Amino acid sequence: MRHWLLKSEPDCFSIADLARAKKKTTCWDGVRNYQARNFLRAMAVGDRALFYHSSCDPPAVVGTVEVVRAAYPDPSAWDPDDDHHDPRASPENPVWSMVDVRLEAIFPRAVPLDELRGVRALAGLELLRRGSRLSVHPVSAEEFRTIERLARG
DNA sequence: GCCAACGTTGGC
DNA sequence: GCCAACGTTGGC
Repeated sequence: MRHWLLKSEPDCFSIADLARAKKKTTCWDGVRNYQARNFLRAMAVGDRALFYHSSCDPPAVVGTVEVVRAAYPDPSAWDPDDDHHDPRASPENPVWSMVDVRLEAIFPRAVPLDELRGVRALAGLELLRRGSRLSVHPVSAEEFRTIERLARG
C-alpha cells in the first residue's frame, strides 16, 4: 500500500465538496501534467492520500482519502467545453487518466504549509521542495503518519 | 498582483 | 538536440 498527496484548489474543489459528494467519492480528473498522471497510474485501490488545499489562505493538508478505483481514461480531456480540454485526446486516445477517491477523514485541525516546513521528519517531503508544483506525488508512510499526528493537535 | 520556478512549445 | 519564449502553478 502506497501513500500519496493530492492538491486541489478549494475554490475549485474542496474537501467539504468531497464530503457532500455522492458516496463521498469523486473522480480526480483534470490532471494535465505527465509526471502527475504517471503517479495517478501507479495508484492502487486501497492506497491512501493526503488532501491538500492549494492557492488559498492558508494552504494546508486538510484530510485523507482512499483510492477506490485505479486509473482509467479522463473524459474531461476530450470535452471541448472543459477548462482542461486537450485537443489531442479522444476516447480512442485518452492521453490523460484519473482515479476515484473516497473521503476517509477531514482532519480535526488542518495542518498549514507553514507548520509542515518546521517539522524535521518532513524535510524530504516533495510538497516542501523549492519550486515544487506537482499536484500528485508520493509521500512516505512515515511522512503520512507524521502529518496525521500533527492533525490531531 | 507579483514573481520564481518549472513545463511545454516550436524555430533552428 | 538546443534554447528562447511563453504559459502555468502556487506561495507570498
